Amino acid sequence: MNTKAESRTNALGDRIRALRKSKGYSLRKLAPLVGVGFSYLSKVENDRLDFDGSPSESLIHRLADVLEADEDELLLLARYLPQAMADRIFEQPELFRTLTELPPSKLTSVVSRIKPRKRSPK
Amino acid sequence: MNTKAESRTNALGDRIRALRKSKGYSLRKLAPLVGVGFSYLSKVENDRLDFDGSPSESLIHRLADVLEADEDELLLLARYLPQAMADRIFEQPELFRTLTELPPSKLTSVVSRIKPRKRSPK
DNA sequence: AGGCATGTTGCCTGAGGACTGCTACAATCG
DNA sequence: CGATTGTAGCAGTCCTCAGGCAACATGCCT
Repeated sequence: MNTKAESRTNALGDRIRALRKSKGYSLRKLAPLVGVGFSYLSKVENDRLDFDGSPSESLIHRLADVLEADEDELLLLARYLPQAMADRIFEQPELFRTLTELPPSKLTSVVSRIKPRKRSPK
Repeated sequence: MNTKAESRTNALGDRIRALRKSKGYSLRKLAPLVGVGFSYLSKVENDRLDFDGSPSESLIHRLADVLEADEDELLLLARYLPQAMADRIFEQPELFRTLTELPPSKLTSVVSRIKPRKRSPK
Protein backbone atom coordinates (compact mmCIF):
# COMPACT_ATOMS: atom_id res chain seq x y z
CA MET A 1 0.00 0.00 0.00
CA ASN A 2 2.90 2.22 0.37
CA THR A 3 5.75 1.85 -2.01
CA LYS A 4 7.24 4.85 -0.39
CA ALA A 5 5.90 8.35 -0.86
CA GLU A 6 3.89 8.80 2.30
CA SER A 7 5.10 8.23 5.78
CA ARG A 8 8.70 7.42 5.14
CA THR A 9 10.82 9.80 7.26
CA ASN A 10 12.96 11.02 4.41
CA ALA A 11 16.19 11.96 6.07
CA LEU A 12 18.08 12.68 2.89
CA GLY A 13 15.69 15.24 1.51
CA ASP A 14 15.39 17.01 4.81
CA ARG A 15 19.11 17.21 5.17
CA ILE A 16 19.61 18.56 1.70
CA ARG A 17 16.96 21.15 2.20
CA ALA A 18 18.53 22.28 5.44
CA LEU A 19 21.91 22.57 3.81
CA ARG A 20 20.53 24.45 0.89
CA LYS A 21 18.68 26.93 3.06
CA SER A 22 21.68 27.44 5.25
CA LYS A 23 23.47 28.58 2.15
CA GLY A 24 20.62 30.82 1.20
CA TYR A 25 19.98 29.10 -2.09
CA SER A 26 16.63 28.73 -3.73
CA LEU A 27 15.94 25.62 -5.77
CA ARG A 28 16.37 27.59 -8.95
CA LYS A 29 19.71 28.87 -7.81
CA LEU A 30 21.09 25.62 -6.64
CA ALA A 31 19.92 23.45 -9.49
CA PRO A 32 22.29 24.72 -12.17
CA LEU A 33 25.19 24.55 -9.72
CA VAL A 34 24.75 20.83 -9.40
CA GLY A 35 23.67 20.35 -12.96
CA VAL A 36 20.05 19.32 -12.67
CA GLY A 37 16.67 20.94 -13.15
CA PHE A 38 15.07 22.71 -10.22
CA SER A 39 11.97 20.60 -10.33
CA TYR A 40 14.06 17.50 -9.98
CA LEU A 41 15.71 18.94 -6.93
CA SER A 42 12.36 19.62 -5.41
CA LYS A 43 11.43 16.01 -5.91
CA VAL A 44 14.65 14.91 -4.33
CA GLU A 45 14.04 17.03 -1.27
CA ASN A 46 10.52 15.74 -0.92
CA ASP A 47 11.35 12.18 -1.75
CA ARG A 48 8.95 12.26 -4.62
CA LEU A 49 11.02 10.70 -7.35
CA ASP A 50 9.04 8.94 -10.04
CA PHE A 51 10.46 5.61 -9.16
CA ASP A 52 11.49 4.14 -5.90
CA GLY A 53 15.03 4.93 -4.97
CA SER A 54 17.62 7.56 -4.47
CA PRO A 55 19.08 10.13 -6.79
CA SER A 56 22.31 9.11 -8.44
CA GLU A 57 25.47 8.78 -6.49
CA SER A 58 27.05 11.39 -8.65
CA LEU A 59 24.36 13.92 -7.88
CA ILE A 60 24.89 13.31 -4.18
CA HIS A 61 28.52 13.93 -4.79
CA ARG A 62 27.96 17.25 -6.47
CA LEU A 63 25.49 18.31 -3.83
CA ALA A 64 27.95 17.60 -1.06
CA ASP A 65 30.48 19.54 -2.99
CA VAL A 66 28.43 22.64 -3.67
CA LEU A 67 26.78 22.64 -0.27
CA GLU A 68 30.08 21.98 1.44
CA ALA A 69 28.64 19.09 3.32
CA ASP A 70 30.05 15.80 4.46
CA GLU A 71 29.79 13.63 1.40
CA ASP A 72 29.77 10.35 3.26
CA GLU A 73 26.95 11.49 5.43
CA LEU A 74 24.82 12.27 2.42
CA LEU A 75 25.79 9.07 0.70
CA LEU A 76 24.71 7.06 3.69
CA LEU A 77 21.43 8.89 3.93
CA ALA A 78 20.86 8.03 0.30
CA ARG A 79 21.78 4.44 1.09
CA TYR A 80 24.98 4.42 -0.90
CA LEU A 81 28.09 2.96 0.62
CA PRO A 82 30.94 5.45 0.76
CA GLN A 83 33.90 4.14 -1.16
CA ALA A 84 36.21 3.84 1.80
CA MET A 85 33.66 1.83 3.69
CA ALA A 86 32.98 -0.42 0.76
CA ASP A 87 36.65 -1.11 0.36
CA ARG A 88 37.04 -2.14 3.94
CA ILE A 89 33.96 -4.26 3.99
CA PHE A 90 34.67 -6.19 0.83
CA GLU A 91 38.26 -6.57 1.83
CA GLN A 92 37.45 -8.19 5.14
CA PRO A 93 33.95 -9.50 4.74
CA GLU A 94 33.94 -12.02 7.52
CA LEU A 95 34.99 -9.48 9.97
CA PHE A 96 32.02 -7.34 9.14
CA ARG A 97 29.71 -10.28 9.06
CA THR A 98 30.72 -10.94 12.62
CA LEU A 99 30.09 -7.36 13.54
CA THR A 100 26.68 -7.14 11.97
CA GLU A 101 25.61 -10.29 13.69
CA LEU A 102 26.27 -8.83 17.08
CA PRO A 103 23.32 -7.54 19.04
CA PRO A 104 23.15 -3.78 18.60
CA SER A 105 23.82 -3.01 22.21
CA LYS A 106 26.98 -5.05 22.30
CA LEU A 107 28.18 -3.54 19.09
CA THR A 108 27.63 -0.08 20.44
CA SER A 109 29.55 -0.82 23.57
CA VAL A 110 32.43 -2.29 21.66
CA VAL A 111 32.72 0.75 19.53
CA SER A 112 32.43 3.16 22.39
CA ARG A 113 35.34 1.40 23.97
CA ILE A 114 37.44 2.03 20.91
CA LYS A 115 36.30 5.52 20.41
CA PRO A 116 35.67 7.18 23.76
CA ARG A 117 33.95 10.25 22.42
CA LYS A 118 30.45 10.48 21.27
CA ARG A 119 28.01 11.60 23.78
CA SER A 120 24.59 13.00 23.75
CA PRO A 121 23.89 15.95 25.95
CA LYS A 122 25.50 18.97 24.53
CA MET B 1 43.99 0.81 -19.76
CA ASN B 2 42.23 -1.91 -18.03
CA THR B 3 38.59 -1.46 -17.35
CA LYS B 4 38.55 -4.89 -15.92
CA ALA B 5 38.65 -8.01 -18.01
CA GLU B 6 42.28 -8.97 -17.69
CA SER B 7 44.16 -9.38 -14.50
CA ARG B 8 41.39 -8.96 -12.00
CA THR B 9 41.41 -12.06 -9.79
CA ASN B 10 37.75 -12.84 -10.19
CA ALA B 11 36.80 -14.53 -6.99
CA LEU B 12 33.10 -14.70 -7.71
CA GLY B 13 33.36 -16.54 -10.98
CA ASP B 14 35.84 -18.99 -9.63
CA ARG B 15 33.66 -19.72 -6.67
CA ILE B 16 30.59 -20.24 -8.76
CA ARG B 17 32.41 -22.54 -11.09
CA ALA B 18 33.71 -24.58 -8.21
CA LEU B 19 30.25 -24.89 -6.74
CA ARG B 20 28.75 -25.82 -10.05
CA LYS B 21 31.31 -28.51 -10.71
CA SER B 22 30.99 -29.90 -7.26
CA LYS B 23 27.36 -30.47 -8.08
CA GLY B 24 28.23 -32.04 -11.38
CA TYR B 25 26.38 -29.49 -13.44
CA SER B 26 27.34 -28.30 -16.87
CA LEU B 27 26.55 -24.73 -17.84
CA ARG B 28 23.63 -25.91 -19.90
CA LYS B 29 22.24 -27.87 -17.01
CA LEU B 30 22.58 -25.19 -14.46
CA ALA B 31 21.41 -22.26 -16.55
CA PRO B 32 17.71 -23.13 -16.71
CA LEU B 33 17.71 -23.89 -13.01
CA VAL B 34 18.64 -20.33 -12.24
CA GLY B 35 16.69 -18.88 -15.12
CA VAL B 36 19.35 -17.49 -17.41
CA GLY B 37 21.04 -18.57 -20.61
CA PHE B 38 24.08 -20.79 -20.40
CA SER B 39 26.23 -18.34 -22.25
CA TYR B 40 25.51 -15.71 -19.71
CA LEU B 41 26.61 -18.04 -16.98
CA SER B 42 29.85 -18.59 -18.79
CA LYS B 43 30.46 -14.89 -18.82
CA VAL B 44 29.70 -14.66 -15.18
CA GLU B 45 32.17 -17.39 -14.35
CA ASN B 46 34.85 -15.80 -16.46
CA ASP B 47 34.10 -12.27 -15.43
CA ARG B 48 33.51 -11.35 -19.02
CA LEU B 49 30.35 -9.37 -18.72
CA ASP B 50 30.04 -6.69 -21.38
CA PHE B 51 30.10 -3.94 -18.87
CA ASP B 52 32.00 -3.55 -15.71
CA GLY B 53 30.15 -5.01 -12.79
CA SER B 54 28.44 -7.99 -11.33
CA PRO B 55 25.48 -10.05 -12.34
CA SER B 56 22.22 -9.05 -10.72
CA GLU B 57 21.66 -9.53 -7.08
CA SER B 58 18.72 -11.73 -7.82
CA LEU B 59 20.81 -14.04 -9.95
CA ILE B 60 23.29 -14.38 -7.13
CA HIS B 61 20.41 -15.26 -4.92
CA ARG B 62 19.15 -17.99 -7.18
CA LEU B 63 22.64 -19.36 -7.67
CA ALA B 64 23.19 -19.61 -3.94
CA ASP B 65 19.89 -21.33 -3.70
CA VAL B 66 20.39 -23.91 -6.42
CA LEU B 67 24.01 -24.53 -5.57
CA GLU B 68 23.24 -24.70 -1.89
CA ALA B 69 25.87 -22.17 -1.08
CA ASP B 70 26.13 -19.44 1.47
CA GLU B 71 24.23 -16.59 -0.08
CA ASP B 72 25.97 -13.86 1.82
CA GLU B 73 29.33 -15.16 0.79
CA LEU B 74 28.38 -14.96 -2.86
CA LEU B 75 26.79 -11.57 -2.44
CA LEU B 76 29.93 -10.21 -0.90
CA LEU B 77 32.08 -11.66 -3.63
CA ALA B 78 29.83 -9.92 -6.10
CA ARG B 79 30.17 -6.75 -4.08
CA TYR B 80 26.60 -6.60 -2.95
CA LEU B 81 25.80 -5.90 0.63
CA PRO B 82 23.78 -8.64 2.24
CA GLN B 83 20.50 -7.27 3.48
CA ALA B 84 21.20 -7.82 7.14
CA MET B 85 24.46 -5.99 6.86
CA ALA B 86 22.94 -3.12 4.96
CA ASP B 87 20.25 -2.74 7.56
CA ARG B 88 22.76 -2.51 10.35
CA ILE B 89 25.02 -0.15 8.53
CA PHE B 90 22.39 2.33 7.46
CA GLU B 91 20.79 2.11 10.84
CA GLN B 92 23.96 3.05 12.69
CA PRO B 93 26.13 4.74 10.15
CA GLU B 94 28.46 6.61 12.45
CA LEU B 95 29.27 3.46 14.22
CA PHE B 96 30.43 1.83 11.04
CA ARG B 97 32.23 4.90 9.92
CA THR B 98 34.24 4.68 13.07
CA LEU B 99 34.96 1.05 12.42
CA THR B 100 36.03 1.50 8.86
CA GLU B 101 38.35 4.28 9.83
CA LEU B 102 40.26 2.06 12.18
CA PRO B 103 43.53 0.64 10.96
CA PRO B 104 42.92 -2.90 9.76
CA SER B 105 45.09 -4.51 12.37
CA LYS B 106 43.28 -2.81 15.22
CA LEU B 107 39.94 -3.69 13.77
CA THR B 108 40.94 -7.29 13.49
CA SER B 109 42.10 -7.44 17.05
CA VAL B 110 38.93 -5.86 18.30
CA VAL B 111 36.83 -8.37 16.51
CA SER B 112 38.86 -11.30 17.62
CA ARG B 113 38.30 -10.18 21.16
CA ILE B 114 34.58 -10.30 20.62
CA LYS B 115 34.50 -13.50 18.79
CA PRO B 116 37.05 -15.73 20.43
CA ARG B 117 38.04 -17.83 17.57
CA LYS B 118 36.67 -18.90 14.40
CA ARG B 119 38.54 -21.94 14.90
CA SER B 120 38.24 -25.39 15.10
CA PRO B 121 36.86 -28.38 13.79
CA LYS B 122 34.15 -30.12 15.50
C1' DA C 1 36.56 -40.14 -38.15
C1' DG C 2 32.24 -38.39 -36.80
C1' DG C 3 29.22 -36.78 -33.42
C1' DC C 4 27.94 -34.59 -29.31
C1' DA C 5 28.47 -32.24 -25.12
C1' DT C 6 30.79 -28.63 -23.22
C1' DG C 7 32.56 -23.95 -22.86
C1' DT C 8 33.68 -19.13 -25.07
C1' DT C 9 32.77 -14.80 -27.56
C1' DG C 10 30.63 -10.92 -30.06
C1' DC C 11 26.67 -8.53 -31.33
C1' DC C 12 21.81 -7.24 -30.17
C1' DT C 13 17.81 -5.83 -27.64
C1' DG C 14 14.30 -4.62 -24.14
C1' DA C 15 13.42 -2.57 -19.78
C1' DG C 16 14.17 0.54 -16.49
C1' DG C 17 16.80 4.30 -14.23
C1' DA C 18 18.02 9.15 -14.06
C1' DC C 19 17.06 12.64 -15.42
C1' DT C 20 15.22 17.15 -18.78
C1' DG C 21 12.10 20.46 -19.83
C1' DC C 22 8.32 22.09 -20.06
C1' DT C 23 3.78 23.73 -17.85
C1' DA C 24 0.72 25.05 -14.51
C1' DC C 25 -0.42 26.00 -9.85
C1' DA C 26 -0.31 27.63 -4.79
C1' DA C 27 1.89 30.13 -1.25
C1' DT C 28 4.79 33.81 0.39
C1' DC C 29 6.65 38.46 0.61
C1' DG C 30 8.15 43.00 0.01
C1' DC D 1 0.15 43.90 -6.92
C1' DG D 2 4.05 41.38 -9.25
C1' DA D 3 8.00 38.64 -8.39
C1' DT D 4 9.97 34.80 -6.32
C1' DT D 5 9.67 30.40 -4.51
C1' DG D 6 8.28 25.71 -4.01
C1' DT D 7 5.24 21.58 -5.68
C1' DA D 8 3.52 18.54 -9.24
C1' DG D 9 2.50 16.12 -13.57
C1' DC D 10 3.94 14.28 -17.61
C1' DA D 11 6.08 13.26 -22.11
C1' DG D 12 10.39 12.37 -23.90
C1' DT D 13 15.48 11.27 -23.91
C1' DC D 14 19.65 8.90 -23.19
C1' DC D 15 22.24 5.44 -21.17
C1' DT D 16 23.35 1.29 -18.69
C1' DC D 17 22.18 -3.03 -17.28
C1' DA D 18 20.98 -7.84 -17.74
C1' DG D 19 20.54 -11.20 -20.46
C1' DG D 20 19.54 -13.63 -25.22
C1' DC D 21 21.20 -15.65 -29.42
C1' DA D 22 24.00 -17.61 -32.90
C1' DA D 23 28.20 -18.98 -34.16
C1' DC D 24 32.47 -20.78 -32.96
C1' DA D 25 36.19 -23.71 -30.62
C1' DT D 26 37.47 -27.73 -28.01
C1' DG D 27 37.49 -31.79 -25.93
C1' DC D 28 36.04 -36.64 -25.46
C1' DC D 29 34.19 -41.19 -26.73
C1' DT D 30 33.67 -45.20 -29.30
